Amino acid sequence: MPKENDTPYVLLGMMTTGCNTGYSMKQMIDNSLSHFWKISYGQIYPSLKKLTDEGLAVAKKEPQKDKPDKITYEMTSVGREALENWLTSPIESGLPIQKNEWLLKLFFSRHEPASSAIEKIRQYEKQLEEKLAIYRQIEQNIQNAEFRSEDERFWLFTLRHGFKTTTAAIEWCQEVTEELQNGEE
Amino acid sequence: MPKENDTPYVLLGMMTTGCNTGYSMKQMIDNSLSHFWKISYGQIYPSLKKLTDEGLAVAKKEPQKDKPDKITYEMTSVGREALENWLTSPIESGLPIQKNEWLLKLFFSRHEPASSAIEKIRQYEKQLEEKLAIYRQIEQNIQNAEFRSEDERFWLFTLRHGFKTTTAAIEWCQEVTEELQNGEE
DNA sequence: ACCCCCATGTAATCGGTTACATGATTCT
DNA sequence: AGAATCATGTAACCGATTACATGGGGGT
Repeated sequence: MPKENDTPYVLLGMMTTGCNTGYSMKQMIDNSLSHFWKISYGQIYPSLKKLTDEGLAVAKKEPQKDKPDKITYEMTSVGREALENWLTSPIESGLPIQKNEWLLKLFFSRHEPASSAIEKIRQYEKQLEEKLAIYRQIEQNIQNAEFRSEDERFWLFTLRHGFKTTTAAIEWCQEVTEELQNGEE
Repeated sequence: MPKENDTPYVLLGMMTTGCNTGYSMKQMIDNSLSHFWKISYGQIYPSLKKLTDEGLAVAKKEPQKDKPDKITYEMTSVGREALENWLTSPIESGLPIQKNEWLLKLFFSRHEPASSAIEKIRQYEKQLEEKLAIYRQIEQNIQNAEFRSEDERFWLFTLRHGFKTTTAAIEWCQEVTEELQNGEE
């Protein structure tokens, strides 16, 4: 069976959080879901159109005086049903195999100088640290929000997943760096 | 700039490990690199052909009496140079954003019953445990191999990355499950 | 002037999966 | 007779990225 496409459901989900334009959905995904999801305008706009055509959402043109016109989307009852259906349906596809270019290169590291491998892991670690900093920022944003969202609890859960796995990866970097350096001299 | 395609380099790398047919490359990737890479025949065979056309590898037809004919590939000196070049070149693309359908659904879990969310996390945990079991199997395979490979050290490094991050994710499952159950009654 | 933010959209292309086709050998 | 493993390949399709196009408003 062909794998399901999650994109329309993400967009429906976004509508429940107050994001109602393609632009703001992209923003929020980049900001608050970036630790486990990403999307591009090339998917968003055609997908929103399709959702409208199929009656899962309704579009409304809203002229703004100081900013360009925008199109707001709202979920219909049919859309809500589809979202809930998707949420409670089982995930058949197993675990996501996260392609990791850093590990890929390390796998073949016998064919490069040790210093090069060590430097690569240092860079990897640096990127992981930056990721952690972003997570802390997201956490602040959620907790300092004026309006307590009912979603908040779940958002913080997913964030913690990011914290834990990223921290574990950083620990790995430190261990491996040390072992590589011991083997170098 | 368009993102680089790693597939040909993976295949060149495979050739250095003794895998010299498309079939065996796929097998090894599924077995020993599955924690950070995957590939399909639809990529492998056209890619091997292209590598041959460009002079990075040479193909040789080898008839076998008891098994179907196979085509073995060997890296040329040009290929080796390309591989080493790729290995030492910087990774510009930052960190891989691993799409995670489980976290995606949890993010919107306000719209489903708590029991459904708990069940989903239990399933996620189960899959992570299975993954750990596979890693242990891979570890055994590497350590029990008759011929000590010079690659071994690096292979075990990448495996440890899998262990650490997967274990962290399992811990997260346990924490979150508990908190969801407390909030349920 | 220039750049950034807002805002929507499309076309070309790419990387990758899935399904299909073929066919020999070995094991049950 | 049928299933499993070995072995190679192609065509259709899809999800997604990238680059491009447009255009108003605000800040330096």
